[in-house]
Amino acid sequence: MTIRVRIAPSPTGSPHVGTAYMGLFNLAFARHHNGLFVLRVEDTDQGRSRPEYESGIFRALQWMGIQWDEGPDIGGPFGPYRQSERTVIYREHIRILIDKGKAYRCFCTADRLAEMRKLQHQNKLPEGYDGRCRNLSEAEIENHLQNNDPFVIRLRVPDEGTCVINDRLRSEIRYEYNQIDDQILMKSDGYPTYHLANVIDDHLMRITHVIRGEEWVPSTPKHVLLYQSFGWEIPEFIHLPLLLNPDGSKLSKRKNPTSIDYYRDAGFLPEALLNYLGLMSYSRPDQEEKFTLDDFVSDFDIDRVSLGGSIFDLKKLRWLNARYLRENYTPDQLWLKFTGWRINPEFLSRMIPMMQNRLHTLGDFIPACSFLLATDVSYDTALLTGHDKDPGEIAEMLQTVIFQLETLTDWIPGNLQTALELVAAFWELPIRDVTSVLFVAISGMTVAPPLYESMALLGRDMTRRRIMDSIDRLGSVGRKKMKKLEERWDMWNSVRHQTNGEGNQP
RNA sequence: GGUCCCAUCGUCUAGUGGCCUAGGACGCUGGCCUCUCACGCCGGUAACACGGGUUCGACCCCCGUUGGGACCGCCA
Repeated sequence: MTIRVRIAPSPTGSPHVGTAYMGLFNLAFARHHNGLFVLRVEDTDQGRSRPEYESGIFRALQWMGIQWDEGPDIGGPFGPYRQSERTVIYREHIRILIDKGKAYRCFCTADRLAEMRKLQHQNKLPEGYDGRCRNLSEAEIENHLQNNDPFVIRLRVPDEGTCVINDRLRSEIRYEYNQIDDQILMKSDGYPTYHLANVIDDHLMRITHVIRGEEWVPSTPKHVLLYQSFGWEIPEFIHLPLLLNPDGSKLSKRKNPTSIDYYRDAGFLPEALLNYLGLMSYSRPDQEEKFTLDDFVSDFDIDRVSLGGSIFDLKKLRWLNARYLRENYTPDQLWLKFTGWRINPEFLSRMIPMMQNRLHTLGDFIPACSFLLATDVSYDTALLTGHDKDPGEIAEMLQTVIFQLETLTDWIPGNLQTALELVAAFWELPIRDVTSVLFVAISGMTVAPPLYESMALLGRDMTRRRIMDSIDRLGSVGRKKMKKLEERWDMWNSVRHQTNGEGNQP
């Protein structure tokens, strides 16, 4: 039987290094065993999925040299490979589950569920669905259906018994069914949840090995139950350890740059990044630390992965990248790398209009806008606060800039301006007080080319990183303060939306 | 809080009962090379979380403790 593996990214944001990490290990496993590697897009979250995120993920993975054998863009024998195009399949299958009594309709409202959770939390009871709609009579169901009451479909998890998961790297993992929630399989919008779609697709796409992050272990019993309910063969599960922040928590963009685009824009080479990922929780038999994808594949052995999570260490990545830079390229070849990056007519010509009026000589150009071509920017932290401002307050202000920037779909100067105006309004400050800080955070200088254009050109992930860096310089925003700030921010925004009506988002 | 996973230098890791007075790499650091810097070379720093077993013998096996993490959404 051909080995078939897959990665299943969700197009809800910037391309994540974790996706590339899983991609690398899946790809290596497939290639090493002469198998096939599938890319499937899990876009069942109608609210958050966007086509531009999907193409961004494709581009980023390809940039890194992670190439799939079947996927939405190239097709394959088991398509479509985009879950939003498979809704009919899910509906057919959920029907089977309901007929078998393995799943049931639940008419509980989101409000009731929230209330229920709150109570459970207060009374320190285990949280989970209380099963109110588990045993509705035919008549009751009929009645709800007649009324067009919205409903979801839940998995009927047995009241007793043990689920044994065979994980290749961890031997047997056991879960008692009585502590597993009746998972929602189909949302009220008719779309499947991850759990349902994932199991159906993995089966239909003939996936033999599910290689995914450790974060999925707790939901695996639900998946096992689904396979059993359908009467399907269960694939082999291989849960890989997670990529971690320096503090040991799961890698997150709040604490570390996680976007592949950041690493590209910061000037890392794709092969170095890929190589570095291959060092995470893994070591080659010969202990060699620098290797090509082909090397990696040729002696790849999934049983060599170690189980502790790995902290993503920028310092070591930089060292590896430096080795590639000096060992793998002649000066001429390196020049090609520069032009493929940002030192090319296309990028530079976009810098010229914003500089023209500010030049006394041609030689003023590069020094004035070198921050657009720099990995990092260095400056005196005091420039962020001026003479009299409180570092904590400035940090919070910058944090709200990040909140607002997050909501932008199009990274263009006009939207950036609106975003900063909004932040200024929130703090009841003149826009100037916001932009003056941003100038420093972004360029490292108090005198710089136009801010919005600069941010647009720098790019979303580089901009984010620079702002995060400036917050860190100011001493960061503590957990409690962060939570409070978020609440205040959300509150202010919801009020704003009520007064302005919907659709005024920049 | 409940369930589950994990545990070797600050970080990435080697190690599958004797080869370990624990090896390599990043970082940090002393020196050499040198017009500066970088590269390169030589050296240093620093770890088996703890307590019980099992065994002639435990970093390696078992149990417990501690610590860390993940998950507990009509997100994936």
